[in-house]
Order: sequence, then C-alpha cells, then structure tokens
Amino acid sequence: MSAPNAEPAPVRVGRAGRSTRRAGGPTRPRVSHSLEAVLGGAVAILDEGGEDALTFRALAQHLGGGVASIYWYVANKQELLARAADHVLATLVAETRDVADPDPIGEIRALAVQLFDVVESRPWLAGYFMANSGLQPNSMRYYERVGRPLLRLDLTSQQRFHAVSAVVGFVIGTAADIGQEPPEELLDGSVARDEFLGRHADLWRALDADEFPFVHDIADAFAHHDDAEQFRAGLDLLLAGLRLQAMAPRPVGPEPREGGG
Amino acid sequence: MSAPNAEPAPVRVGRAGRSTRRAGGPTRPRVSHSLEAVLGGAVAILDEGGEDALTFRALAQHLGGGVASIYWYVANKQELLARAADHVLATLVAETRDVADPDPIGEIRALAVQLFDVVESRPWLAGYFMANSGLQPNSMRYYERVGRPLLRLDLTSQQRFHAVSAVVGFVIGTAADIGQEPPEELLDGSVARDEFLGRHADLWRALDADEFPFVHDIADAFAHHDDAEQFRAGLDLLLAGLRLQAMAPRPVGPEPREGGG
DNA sequence: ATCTCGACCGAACAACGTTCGATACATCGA
DNA sequence: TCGATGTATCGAACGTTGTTCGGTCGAGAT
Repeated sequence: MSAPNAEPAPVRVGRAGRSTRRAGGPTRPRVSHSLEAVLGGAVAILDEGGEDALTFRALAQHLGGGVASIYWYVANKQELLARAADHVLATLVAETRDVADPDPIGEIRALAVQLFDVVESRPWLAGYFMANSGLQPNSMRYYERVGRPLLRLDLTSQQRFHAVSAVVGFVIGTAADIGQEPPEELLDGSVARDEFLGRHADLWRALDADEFPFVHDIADAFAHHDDAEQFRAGLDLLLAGLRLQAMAPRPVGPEPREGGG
Repeated sequence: MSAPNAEPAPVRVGRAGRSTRRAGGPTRPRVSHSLEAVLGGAVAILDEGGEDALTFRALAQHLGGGVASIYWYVANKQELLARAADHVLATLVAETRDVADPDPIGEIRALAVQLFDVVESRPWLAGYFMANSGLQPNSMRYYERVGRPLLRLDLTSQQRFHAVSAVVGFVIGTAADIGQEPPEELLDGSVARDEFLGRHADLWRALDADEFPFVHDIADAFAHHDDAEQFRAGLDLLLAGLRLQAMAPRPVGPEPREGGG
C-alpha cells in the first residue's frame, strides 16, 4: 500500500555522483541513484557472487547509499531480479539486431546460441528469464526476434508458437542445468575442470554395470564433454525436427485453431 | 563442523507417534522422526504452498516436533530440498519400470512425458532436479532409464550422451517455464485460465504490428494453448531430430572422443 | 540402578526483506 | 530572498528466516 506502485520508477540517468556533502554533520553525505545505477549494481553483484550475494544491504553498500532508497525504484526483491534480468537482456537484444541468415532455421540457431552464451555466463538469469510480469519488455523482444524467421516458413501459427516455446525452453533448461553453481573446489581453482569431471565419471563407472549400462556407456563422453558443444548438439536435434516439419506438407482440411484473428 | 556429516542420516521408519508424555511438565512431549517422515512432510508442504512455504519452522510444526531436530537428518536447507526432490523422483522411477516400447524413441517419449507430468504438478521440482550432489540416486536412475533405449540405436556414446541431456534439459526447462507460480488471481479461481490467457493475448495484440509481427501471429495460438500439448509438440520436434540422426549413417573414420576406455 | 549415546528440543543468533517516519535537496512562485 | 512543495534519500526498527548451541530425554546394555 504505502510502497511505490509497480508503475512509477521514472528512469533518470547520469545524475549519480553529485555529492554535496554536508560540512558539519557526521552523517553520511546523501547519494543520488537512478534505475540504471540500481539495476547495473544488482547485475554486477549477481555476476560477482551469484544469486545469494544479492541482498539489499550489499546493493546499498555497492551504491554508497542506504538500504531503503532502493525501494524507491523497485517494489520488492522479486521485481529487482526481474528488472535486472531484463536489463542484461537489453544488450542481448541489441546485439541480435545484426543477426540475419537466408536460412530461417540458421537464423534461429544463431539467436539461440547467443542466448545460451549469455545465460551460461550468468547462471542466475535462468530463473528469472520469462518471469512473465509486464516488467520484461526485452524478454518479449527476444521472443519476437526468434519467432520472426519462422514467418518465412510454411507453418501454422500454432506450430510457430510451439517451435519458439520449444527453442527458448530448451535453451533455458539446458543453460540452467549446465550453469548450476559449480562446487567451490572449481571456483578456487583448487581442482581443474577435467579432474572434477573425471572424478565424477569414475563414480559412474563404479556403479553396477548390469543396473547402469547406459551410464557406463556415456561415462567417457561425459568426462571429456564441453558444455557449449553439448548444448549445440541438442539444439541441432531440435532444429532438425523443426526443419522436417517445415518441409512436410501442411495438414489437409480446416486446421484447428488457425486463422482466427 | 558440529553439524552432522553429509553421509550419516540413517534411514529408520515407522517410529513416529510414540508419545511418552511427561506427567507433570508443561513441556511438549517428545516426538520421534525419521528421514522418511521429514522428507514426506517437506514434500507435503511444498505441494501445498510452494517453495516459499517450506520453512524449518513450518516443517517442525507439521511433524509436531522442534526445529532443531530436523538438522539431525539434514545438514541444511539445500540438502533438504535436494533430498525432497529426489524423494518424489523415487515414485517416478518406480512407475517407469513398466514402460516399454519396441520403438526406442517411443519409449523415451513416454518417459519424458511422465517426467513432465510430475514436474508440472510440482513446479518446485524444476529447480532442484539434478542438483548434482551425490544426494540424488533416483535422479541418476531416471537418467539411466531414459538413456537405456538409446543403446538399441546406432549412435555414438557421445550422441547418446547429448541426446539424453537434451531430452532432460528440454523437459525441465519447459516445465519450469510453464509451471511458474501462477498469479494469485488464477489460484483464487477469481479469474479463469481462459480469461487470463485472453487478457494476456490482448496485450500482445495491442503491441505495434510492424515491430511485433510474430507476436501478433501467435496471439491466437497462445490464447487457446494447452500446456501439455505445447510440451509434447516441442518434444516431438526434438525426437524427430533424434530419429533422423539414428537413421543417418555414422560418420566415417575415427570418431572424436569415442571408445577410449 | 547406572551408564551411554543416539535423538530430540528451547532458546538464542545473525542476516535478510521490508516498512516507517524523518529529512535533505531541487524547483518554483511570490 | 523566502517559504512551500514534492521528489528522493536515509537510519532505525520489525518480523521472519536458516542455523547453532548446550542441554536433556530415554531405550538398551551393563
């Protein structure tokens, strides 16, 4: 009720850094923020220390101000995260402006790989991408960007809807799975990635061979796998299926749920 | 240090309910727990009220005991969630015992749909499935279950590894996207699902037609979409791609990363 | 009866998200 | 120049959360 509405948060830029410190008081000099600064700070903290590191107190300290001030720009932590996620998506959308390919599916592939790269380097994104509030215009823009090449293919609207949802779902799911908080031993550099994977694979190989034939079969592949390559392999399966669908003749007769508006 | 190791947590069953209440004291009678009871209670609370509802105090009250007792069975909340997730996976693995199909890809499809159904009814699962600690034996069993049909196909180990990772990643990603906390108006029943989707679609249609041609194109499909159908459509694209790969001749010459042993 | 040790509990702690009332500052009309 | 106004910032507090600590209960062994 008394909290600022979801609406307001006027975007103002560049005013940060005006210090006007009071001459006599022991009180901390006032600081000026901006939505840009708040979101940028949030992203910086998320990138540095992951999801747990982002607290209002940490963000306030990062900005050099007080905790309560943040609530002027953001109604609660959920909105902070949603807006921060959309904030980094803005740069992704900007970068995808150049992407073009005579082959529509090739274009989608490029867009998906770009999204994967972003989410892989920022695992916290996965959880808040598509937090379907109205606070994420760039998420929608990306959705549009991926869907547009599909308009060039002979598909029904429903097939297009399913295709985009599948591609984005696949990217997010795989990236979330892959980008899970790596156990500290990896971050310390105390254990190399190869060794970590190798040890994990050894655990798999130690399982009963009759009960886990498949796990045994892929232990080697897992031990030497590359995340991005793994992602692209799955993506190509999905896109191969999509291409097949686009080449197949459309179903005959009136289609369910098509051409209404 | 003083917390119980990740190892111990001996599984004991059925002792709950022994009350032995002290005659004179105003103190609460002692209660006996078990790992089973703790995880079952956690799952019940998660199902009822979602991820936020699961607190140590709520769980303690549900069990009729004290807060600190839970830490005898579980080192921290992360482990509680990981074990709870694996706990429900146990029933999934049990149910998949019957699944069989002469067509390997048909079998995988059935398994994927089953997983989707579970995650859709328990959205909290998505985040903690594959929290690759060693605490989730059933997660691994499911992985094995999905991968086994692939042994019947003419693929490299790497291709099998990629395929399973793609299928599971797709299921989790789509389920997580779909099963996002529905806005309260839906839970209240105050707004029907159709109306909710319709209003959302109207927002899409209100966007600029030149800037968002694709969003306009799929607005109708979105307004009438069914989550499970949407999922299955994407899954079938992925599996079609996989079938194509299985039919294609294997690459010639020594394969990278294969058969090293 | 006593000892032992696995299992349980109450009470406390620090950290977190959030709120409240006070207050500084820029702007503007007089 | 002055005061009024509304925007933006802040310190301090509140309730809740995960987690820890020291103590205690009680079944089975001695």
